[in-house]
Amino acid sequence: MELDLVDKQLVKLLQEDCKKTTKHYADMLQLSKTAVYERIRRLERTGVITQYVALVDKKKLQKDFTVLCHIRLVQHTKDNVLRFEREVLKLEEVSECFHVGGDYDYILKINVADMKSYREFMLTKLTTINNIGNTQSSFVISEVKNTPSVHIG
Amino acid sequence: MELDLVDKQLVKLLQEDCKKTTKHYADMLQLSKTAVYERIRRLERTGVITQYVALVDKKKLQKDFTVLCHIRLVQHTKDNVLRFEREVLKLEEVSECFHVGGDYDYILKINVADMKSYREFMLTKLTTINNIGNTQSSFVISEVKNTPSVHIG
DNA sequence: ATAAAAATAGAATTAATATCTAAAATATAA
DNA sequence: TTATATTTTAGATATTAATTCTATTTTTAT
Repeated sequence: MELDLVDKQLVKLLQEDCKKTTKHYADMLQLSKTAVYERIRRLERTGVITQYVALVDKKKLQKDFTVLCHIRLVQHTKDNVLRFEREVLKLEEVSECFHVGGDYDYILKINVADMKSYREFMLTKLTTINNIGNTQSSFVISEVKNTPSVHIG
Repeated sequence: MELDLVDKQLVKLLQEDCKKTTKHYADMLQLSKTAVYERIRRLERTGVITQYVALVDKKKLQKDFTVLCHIRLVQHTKDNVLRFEREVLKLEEVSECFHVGGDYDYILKINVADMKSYREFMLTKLTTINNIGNTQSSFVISEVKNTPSVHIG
């Protein structure tokens, strides 16, 4: 599917705020409500837009302590890799998980309340997963964001 | 503000899909439309919910190539740090930026089309920012996600 | 136990989405 | 180029959902 300039502008608007009225986007883009409505439907139908979600204030939910945890596996057989990924996804503290090349095998973004919770998470959850070699925790001092944020699904 | 169990369930539902009708959430939670409506308003008003956004398919937007780029600064004075952060935020390829402790100073999540674009990004954009020491790029082989995703704002 | 405050349900209103029809713009084929 | 088909758009209408309102219930504090 080919996105024209208007589509791209519309996607960007929806990435910043998806709850405005169709008329609002229509005014921004100098189009009629129907035109915008149909474009949005098409973006959904063709899978460009995958989800509409609420974003929350980490601090308010006591998940303000972020760590980027680098993980090396011991063995890299397919079975081991798949089992690791399956186990990791069960942990609600893991908000992102990347299988990467280079120094480490995985980089996880962990969100918890504080250092104490992180220690607890490491000892009772993460390190109980088999096949983890060593880990290196990069503690997040601050998250640098632009406003309004454009989130990549 | 204190969140009760129903609030937490509601937040989770909204983090998975914020475009269902109030009635839908009401049915899920065994409450009336008004009850859910007022709870959502309160979550917004008190800043628990910060944003409603559309998530997009990276592949469809040709931003399917993800790199976690680790960066060391040369100097760590306040001015240098602030300037670096300001410059980094101007780059649309940077979808997340964390100031971290440990081995490196910053970890950036970069989204571009392919390796060629990444090279171009590094040469013509990132490394033109002053005060960058060295970088280490962790190329993402795959992103491990649970469905439906609960995204942390 | 009682009063005050907060939360909830259900009805009424307002406003938005979704649908329909026709017109305009764009692309396609002769 | 001209005619035809396809897509996109605008405007009107119908449908559905959000919002507001009032009364009732539940919770909280005294």
